[in-house]
Parts: sequence; structure tokens; C-alpha cells
Amino acid sequence: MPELPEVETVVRYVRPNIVGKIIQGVIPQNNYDKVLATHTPKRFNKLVAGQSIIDVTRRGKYIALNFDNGFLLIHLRMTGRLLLKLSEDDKLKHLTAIINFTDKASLYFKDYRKFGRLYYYDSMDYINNKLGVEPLSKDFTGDWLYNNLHKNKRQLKPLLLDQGFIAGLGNIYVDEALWFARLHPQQISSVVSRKKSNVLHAAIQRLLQTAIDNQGTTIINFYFGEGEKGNFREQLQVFGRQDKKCPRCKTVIEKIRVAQRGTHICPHCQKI
DNA sequence: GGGATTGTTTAAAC
DNA sequence: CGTTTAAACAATCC
Repeated sequence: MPELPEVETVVRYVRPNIVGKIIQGVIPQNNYDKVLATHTPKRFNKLVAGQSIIDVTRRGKYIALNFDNGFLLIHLRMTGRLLLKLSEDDKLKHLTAIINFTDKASLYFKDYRKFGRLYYYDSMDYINNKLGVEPLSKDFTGDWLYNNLHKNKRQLKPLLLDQGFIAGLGNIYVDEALWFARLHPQQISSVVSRKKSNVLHAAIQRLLQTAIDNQGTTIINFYFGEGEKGNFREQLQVFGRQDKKCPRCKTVIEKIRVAQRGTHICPHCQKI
């Protein structure tokens, strides 16, 4: 379940291995042309073939291969993985695309649920207009969060999950951040106090940065490189810890549903 | 077999 | 209009 820290971990893993390479072609696998979200395979290849990778960056949960002219974006969705080589036991039927380079190297897109997609855009404008603030950028300030929580009248959890509000948060880090700020996920955003908003702001930034430092969180299926796991799981306070005790007050953590998503809360610390 | 799981988009309902 | 809910997408696990 790659969220911002996991995507950043993948970017840092592939960047030194593919910067400078020239794309020869992008080949959908297993008849899954749908993996190319923006163009037909023929058109997609016309746009990316011959392009040199200047840099690999991240915007929200998107990975961006930067060309001199244009961008190839990759979204891992839930189970997507980027591999620099295939191991013996990699199941070929789970491959959805291969990006071939002119030096015979390849970047393999493996995705057993097939939700992950590749996109080509001339500029990042389309994606930038769709996505909200980068939570680790200087634009994401305490003032920004407080003001924008109060511009909306929505439940906190679906608001924080909305990529058009803040780009990159997912189920894990939202549950963790709300617990740190002692905020109930169904609290309406416009009534959050300045004090709690500030705690939430600090928690979001600290969680994301610490998770990146620990190469992300592996719950079930986040791996990068050659099967390496993220180490942040050990630092989770509520996510996946239903029926266990709240680290703060020892109340039993509950798993509830908010906006159709499994949601972990301490019923004592987090009240509406 | 039924239900939950995950992120995002889109459509419909409120 | 703003917000909420549900379905769709795919495959697997319990």
C-alpha cells in the first residue's frame, strides 16, 4: 500500500539506476494495454521512445520520469512494484509493463492487482492542478493547514485522504496522524482548534519524514528493490493494532469504518 | 462462498 | 454547490 514515504523510497531506489538511460520502448505485458492510461501502446511509444531520463521525481503518490520534453508518470496504486531485474520466482503473469532502455537494461512494472498505471504528459500541469499541497514542502505550513481545515466542512479522514487537498497521505499515515493529534476521524474539519491543527500539522510532517528515513511501511505488500521491506511498521501506534492497547492510555484500540475505509482509533483519546 | 482489502475516478444521491 | 455514498477496477486472503 504505497503512500508518500513508500513512493519516495521507490524513487530513491530507481533514480540512480535509470537516470541517463534512454527509453527504447514501453511494452504492455499479458495483453494488459490498459496499463497505459493516457494513450494507445503505439501512440505512447511514439511519445517516449528516444527520450532521455533527466531525473526521477515524486509528486504525491506519482513517480515521474523527467524527460527534456515531457514526463512518464507511474502510479503504483495498491500493489505496483518497480523492479530492475526479475528474480527466478517472479511470476511473469503479474507483469503489466516493461520499460526497455537502449542499453538493454529494463524497468519492470509488476502489479498483481493490475490497478497501477503509466501516464504520459507533456507537462506536469495536469497533475499539479489535480493534486493538493506537498506535505513536506514549505507551502504546507501550520497556517495553511488551519486555514484550509476551516475552509472545508468535511470529516477529517476523507478530507486528509483527498489527494486534491494534501497529496500523498493514505490510510496508514492519516490514522497515525489523527491519533497523535487526538482527533476523531469523523470530526468536522472546520471545528478543529488551532492547537490541535498545529499538532496534526507537526505529526503529518514528522510521520512522513520518519517513515521515509525508515524506507516506508511494509504491512502486506510493499517491497522495493529486491524484496526489501520498509521498517516503519514497528513505529505504528494505531494502524493495524486493533484489539491491542493504545500506547498512550492503554484503552483497547478499535477498528471502525469511516468513509468506507478501515479506520483505527483509540476511543478514549479520539473523541468528537 | 462472502466479505474485506487497497487508491483513485466517476457517477449518483443527499 | 458542497458533501457523502457507492460502484468500479483486480486479485487475493481469511
